[in-house]
Amino acid sequence: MNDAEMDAVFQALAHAGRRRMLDLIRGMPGCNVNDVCKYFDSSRIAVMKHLRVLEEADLVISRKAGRSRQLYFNAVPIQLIYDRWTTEYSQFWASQVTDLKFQIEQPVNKRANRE
Amino acid sequence: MNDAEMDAVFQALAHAGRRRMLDLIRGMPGCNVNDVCKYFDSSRIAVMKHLRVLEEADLVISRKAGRSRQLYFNAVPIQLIYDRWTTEYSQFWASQVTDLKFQIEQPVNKRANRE
DNA sequence: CATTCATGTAACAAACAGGTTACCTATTTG
DNA sequence: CAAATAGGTAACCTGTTTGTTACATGAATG
Repeated sequence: MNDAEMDAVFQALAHAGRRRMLDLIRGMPGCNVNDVCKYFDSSRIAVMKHLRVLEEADLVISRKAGRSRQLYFNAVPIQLIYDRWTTEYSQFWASQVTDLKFQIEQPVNKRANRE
Repeated sequence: MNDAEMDAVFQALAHAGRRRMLDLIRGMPGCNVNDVCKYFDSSRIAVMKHLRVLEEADLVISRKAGRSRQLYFNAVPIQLIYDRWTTEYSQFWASQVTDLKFQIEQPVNKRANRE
């Protein structure tokens, strides 16, 4: 997964409404745009734009079925990010490292810094 | 972690340059702004703005040391997201579910859909 | 103490995000 | 077929992002 694709996935996830849409679509695979719209106050067009963002990030896959569009959640991009980050940043996910104390409690104190 | 905080973390990660800055800071904890700038073509101000985004997402912590600012990577937000998503979306991370075949190869076929 | 160094602020510009309304297209279905 | 239904496009508006240059501040240092 290259930078642009990763950008797209994180960007897509950087919106609570879109994350909720992912929830919904995962929970009712094959649902259509209007089904999703029922759960949101904003206009259908706004929802469609969000769905497009999710689809361009490959987090949602859709297939036309008559006049309707069936929506499916796709976990692959999230898995790819997980795989990459667990190898490249393996400490990120190791719980002892995430304890803030291990991160910052002993500052580097490069030169002077007397207080 | 609430929606807004999660938004901030994903938004911060949705930029290849910022992800690279995280790499750098994780690799040289306690480095300062100029150290980071050396690795980027854009202006120092641009880098500073990115660092601010990372800091507001709590992915970077900084402490003033004289005229310099020491930067530290903080994995806590990523861990929190991981924890939440592994419980809330546990299938996301289970490898067999991420195989696209399991997701979409047998469409729902709600009503007619003859081809 | 004057200068350099590291950082920070202000003001601006271009591009993008996220939303709207109005209108159009295609498919069911009575 | 007429009308309702599901979806899609176009144009527009507003606020945010992402970058710039110019200037200011505060700490080290010769």
